[in-house]
Amino acid sequence: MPIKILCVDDHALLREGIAALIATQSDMTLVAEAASGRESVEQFRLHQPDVTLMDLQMDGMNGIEAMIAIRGESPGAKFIVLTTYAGDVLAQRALKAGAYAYVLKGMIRKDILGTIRDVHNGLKRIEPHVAAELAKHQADASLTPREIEVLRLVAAGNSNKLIAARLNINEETTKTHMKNILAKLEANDRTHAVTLGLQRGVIGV
Amino acid sequence: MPIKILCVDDHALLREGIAALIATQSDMTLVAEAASGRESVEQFRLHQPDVTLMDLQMDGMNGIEAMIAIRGESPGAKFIVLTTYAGDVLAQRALKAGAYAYVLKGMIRKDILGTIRDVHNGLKRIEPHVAAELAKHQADASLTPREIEVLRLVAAGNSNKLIAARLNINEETTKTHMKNILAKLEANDRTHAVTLGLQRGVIGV
DNA sequence: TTTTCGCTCCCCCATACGGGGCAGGCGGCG
DNA sequence: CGCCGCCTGCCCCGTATGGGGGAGCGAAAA
Repeated sequence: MPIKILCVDDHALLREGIAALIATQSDMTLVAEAASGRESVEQFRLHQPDVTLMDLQMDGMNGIEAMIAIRGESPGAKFIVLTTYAGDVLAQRALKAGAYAYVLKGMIRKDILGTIRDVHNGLKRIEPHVAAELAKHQADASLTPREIEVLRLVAAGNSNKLIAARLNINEETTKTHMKNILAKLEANDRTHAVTLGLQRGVIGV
Repeated sequence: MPIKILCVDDHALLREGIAALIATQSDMTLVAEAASGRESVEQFRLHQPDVTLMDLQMDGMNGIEAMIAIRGESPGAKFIVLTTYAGDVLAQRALKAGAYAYVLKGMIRKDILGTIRDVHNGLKRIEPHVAAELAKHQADASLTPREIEVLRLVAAGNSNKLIAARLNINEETTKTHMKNILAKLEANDRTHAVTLGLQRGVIGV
């Protein structure tokens, strides 16, 4: 029985690439596609695929939320996360959300097909690339929820005073959060903190 | 004689999608692929394709630079820009660099095939989506080369003083550039300027 | 040629920022 | 129970930031 695969990505072209690739393999079959997190939940329910290829960057419900939703219904679901960047925090969150593998879109065909088979057999596969990134920034990634909230407001161009007002806290408290953020990310200033946060997936674009 | 096509994208999977798509069409043939701007210049020289599908976001030489380099050698080259976002500034620069069309990766197969044929016939095709974005931010996008350079250094977490040192100019000059940047982008502060610059494709990630 | 534009530099000055240190309250966890 | 992490608040203080002007100079466009 061939491996039933669901492919989730908002790029139609990329889905066609996957489809073409899988069509050449006799031991796999693409049972459905989805262009969004929400769609993926429905399609999973309908087709119960063995392996789900899941993009992380999508509008609306993103890949991680979709994975969590699907695993809520089907705890045995196996995911391969498909993404452009090796963003550390996203990778960590994805793995935590139940991803069996984390592959970059630049990977070539045989890697991906091999990964699909491995995952179907219950193996986990992490790109050395990604693993290295994960190891590199382990300590720093631990921004607290409040700090992330502050960083997001900083990115939007708010001053400490405005952030304090928005969060109903004292400006001094905001400054304390900022100090901690700068220290944790090893950033030179608030601007640097934002770019690092973006690169590492701490905050979204 | 089929339309000779070159596909340039750093995502192998997406290239396979294009390849699969084109393989189904009798009036087109994919003569080469490239995963970087530099490669694309070589491949173009070798194969002299009729139409080149060019991604904008690539490491090293980006799509726009590659297009300029190729048109330097082959002024008649026809490009279809292939991208994820409808980032205004990038779109403008791409069109200026000689793009005949600007299509989003989420587009479906028949649109892309139709666009390839149109471009091959010398027509230009701009997504309404993209055209709208272009019209929206026309005035603001005009950061000068120097200002872009400054903004990039700001994004990296440099202070005005350090930027001045790096660019061998006076700190006061850097401050003048900053003032102009903030005014043009209508940003609250340097951090906001960076996020806006990223969103609009003025500076890269 | 005149004008415009980009790059350069300078002044003043109010305020925001960031580093340092300190501390109370609160919830979870060993 | 006691410790620790998170959120909260506060002080001092040096420096960076950004807003407001003005101005020269060379190149490119009108």
